Amino acid sequence: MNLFTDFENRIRTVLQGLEIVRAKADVDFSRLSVEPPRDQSHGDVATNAAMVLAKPLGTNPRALAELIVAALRDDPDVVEVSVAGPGFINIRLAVAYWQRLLAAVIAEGSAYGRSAAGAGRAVNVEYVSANPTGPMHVGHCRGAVVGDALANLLAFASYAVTKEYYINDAGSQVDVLARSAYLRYREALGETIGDIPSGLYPGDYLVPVGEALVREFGASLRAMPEHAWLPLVKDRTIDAMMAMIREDLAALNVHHDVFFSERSLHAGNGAPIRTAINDLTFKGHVYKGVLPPPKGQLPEDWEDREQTLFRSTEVGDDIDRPLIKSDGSYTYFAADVAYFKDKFDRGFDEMIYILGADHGGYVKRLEAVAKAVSDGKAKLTVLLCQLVKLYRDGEPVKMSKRSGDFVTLRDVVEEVGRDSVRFMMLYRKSSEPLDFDFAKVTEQSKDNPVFYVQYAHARCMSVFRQAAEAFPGLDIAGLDLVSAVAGRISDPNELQLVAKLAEYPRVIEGAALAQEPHRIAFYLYDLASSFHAHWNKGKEMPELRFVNDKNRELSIARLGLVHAVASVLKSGLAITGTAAPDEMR
RNA sequence: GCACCCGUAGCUCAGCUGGAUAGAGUGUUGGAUUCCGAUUCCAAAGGUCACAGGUUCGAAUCCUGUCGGGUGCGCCA
Repeated sequence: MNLFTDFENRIRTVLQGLEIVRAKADVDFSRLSVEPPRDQSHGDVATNAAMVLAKPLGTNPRALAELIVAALRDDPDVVEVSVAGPGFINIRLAVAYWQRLLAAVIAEGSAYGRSAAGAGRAVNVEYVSANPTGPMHVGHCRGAVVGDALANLLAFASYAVTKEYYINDAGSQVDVLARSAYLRYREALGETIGDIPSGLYPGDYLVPVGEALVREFGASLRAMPEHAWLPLVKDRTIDAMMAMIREDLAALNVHHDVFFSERSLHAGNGAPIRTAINDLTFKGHVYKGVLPPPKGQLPEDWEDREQTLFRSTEVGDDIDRPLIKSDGSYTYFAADVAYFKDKFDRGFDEMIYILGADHGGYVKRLEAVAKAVSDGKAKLTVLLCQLVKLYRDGEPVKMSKRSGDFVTLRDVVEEVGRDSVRFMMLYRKSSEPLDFDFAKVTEQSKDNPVFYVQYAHARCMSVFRQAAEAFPGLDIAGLDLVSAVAGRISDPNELQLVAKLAEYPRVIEGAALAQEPHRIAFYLYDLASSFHAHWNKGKEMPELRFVNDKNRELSIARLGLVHAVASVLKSGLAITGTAAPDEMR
């Protein structure tokens, strides 16, 4: 049950009953909206109907509003309705309506808040896609969490979501990786390798890979030339790196459905890439030519070279992009074209890419690919996540990749916990830079939003424990909370909490359509805040406390309210991918 | 030089794709408090939404320009 869509329907019905509307053939209701009023003193729901429709109906907002108001007065769920400001219609709802809504929240359980907005459309969310050359570091963290939470959110809004990881396992950097592992292999055979030469990966996470190579091949690789051992070592090393990355992701509670290998696009002499380029060529998007040098300062070693180019400027890009290098091999971008085509051929209506802010320059060419490959049929959106700055007690944490002195994702998760990392990564719009302070995130106080929200859930559970003590023999699990609520939840303070619960479906839908999972985190904080506030009122007004051992019926009804709050908290926390603990002692 | 992201209270940030008198938290100030599990509660002060134009019933939100901060800019992946 969604309060706002419910009333939108009622208002549409009212409008369609008006003579002034009937007189017109078809009236556009698309801009009509029903929303919570900015100020609670205005009412419970507000609509802009009169302002939006006055002009098309050839009347003025106030006059139209009066017609709508007159009709709404007949609605038994409406106790007060008025026109305000330039033509807003403010509605105050009957207590019985709130009670029905609360009962619906309880009855719908974990399905409450679900939206049909996605209508089963197939969406591919690609995120993380870190290079398989080492463990994941904190930089990957934000994209991982944002992508994962967005996938959860879209699934809750009825999209058919596939969570995907693109493995960059082709190209020269994985060759470098293989050579680095080969060095560790020689080390494992007992050779002294000394310092790792610059240009190779120095991390000791490759040591066990070297040892495993010895177990599998003995000394046999030593006798081979590089072109013979390289593919063997590369395969094993990439597999080992991906196993490590999957473990890192699992520690963050991130699980992909599909791991797509870039190498598979190069298989069969690059058949998939060739097909994709042929496809574009057929559509007239490809030509051979020379790119102009970049404006500004000219690179020292600039040379004009003829390449096979994608005419992306015709589909919105700033400059045409090379597909085939001057030496005849495919560019990374060519593989990306083939990858997009693969996704499109798999039937996705929409592809979402979660990228770091440093890939901002890549957005336009990806959008160009989408337009050209799908003839504008598939939607592609890129979400750029800004950087995360790490702090320890207010001091920035210095990281240098050169010395291998960077904080891994695993380090962070182990130090502050998966829930805290996830929630904090979502407690900021992804287009804003984020400060992540170890001290704050581990703090158990109201200053820490993770704790604040989880604590609200734990507190709800605590109410049930108290009820069990206050009423020995009460069958908590077997309570009929849906019917207990009717007629008993009526205090304005309680209804305010119900009103907050009523916003949940609207928040879900808005966040899903805007692809902004952070809104869920903020809503949860807001809901937790309302709950804590209500709890605190019980200090001065004991009659508001949930458990009242003098009034069993009322207590049970209030358990219904508490249950509903807990249920929504749990639902929202599940979208963020964090736990809803029963206690936090 | 060009493109993209950002600029909102002293600080950290929301602002529901154009709605009403722009909101939280923190900090400041002034009160309350033998408390159902958090060093708690209430209240006040605090704003030219970077700046200047434009679009309309209405703009923090959309368009143009300027200023300031960040990121990226052939055959690397």
